Amino acid sequence: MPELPEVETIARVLRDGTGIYNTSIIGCQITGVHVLWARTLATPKPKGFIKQVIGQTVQSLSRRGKFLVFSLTDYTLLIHLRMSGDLRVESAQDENGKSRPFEKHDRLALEFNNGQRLVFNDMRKFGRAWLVKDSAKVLGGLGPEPLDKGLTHKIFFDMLHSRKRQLKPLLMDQRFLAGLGNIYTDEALHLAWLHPLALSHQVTREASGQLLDAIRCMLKEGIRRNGASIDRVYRGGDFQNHFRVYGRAGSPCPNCGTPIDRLVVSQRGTHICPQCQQLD
DNA sequence: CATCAACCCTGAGAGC
DNA sequence: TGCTCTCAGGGTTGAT
Repeated sequence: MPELPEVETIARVLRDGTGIYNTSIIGCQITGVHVLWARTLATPKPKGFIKQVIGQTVQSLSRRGKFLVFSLTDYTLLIHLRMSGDLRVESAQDENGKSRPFEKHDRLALEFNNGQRLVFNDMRKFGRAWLVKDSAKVLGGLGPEPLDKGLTHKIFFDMLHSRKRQLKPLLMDQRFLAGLGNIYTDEALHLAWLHPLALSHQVTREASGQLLDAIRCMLKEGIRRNGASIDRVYRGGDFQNHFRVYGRAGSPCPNCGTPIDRLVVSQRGTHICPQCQQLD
């Protein structure tokens, strides 16, 4: 469920030490590891992961698509939160100086030399972590960043026309564009007045530009509101209270008041205004 | 290349 | 109360 704005929010909080944790992890050296659920590690296996990651210092933290990218001294640590994953920073010890017990669904923890630890909590166990020398092995197939200024209206139009696919599954395909998930795709398509089943190669130049603008508008608003807090994962954001269509079946469209419809598109719950988003 | 379904998981909510 | 069933969803994989 975390999409680009939620992942961006987490990256900023962990990097800048603002928000709910008030501590940056940049410059911290990893002194210990707890692998609480082995399959969280996509690569390498727990033994190798622990051996390689201990002693590494966090040099920087960024985001690529929905991946968190931790640049370490000699490796790159990549984390994908998938559906229900979340990261938190806390003191490794409680008030009595004893090791702080882990919480339900904690899967992986990295302890730092300043007494803090980074904990990966993931109820549904879909999230994964990679420790690699070359991040391109994992990130290489991703499409462009939607907020990258280098992605021009012309390039985006050509991207749409080089495929013949329904808009919604295409926009959610991370090889096409990196960062959109179910929520922001529904929101952007509604803002652009486009139907999720419209075909990519039939989108006009004007509508293509409106779609790219709408995607950027929704992502920026999500980031400005610190992301959405849904699926029982609270990250401090409030974008969930400002959805146009997502999760609002039966409620009035913010444009025209027509009740929002819910349909299923490529196995995903999909929300549209049947008046504003017509299939022609 | 595009489409579709199954799979991985857990917990909430519905129905009985 | 407590059981069973259904659903949600990102990404991967394999079949068509």
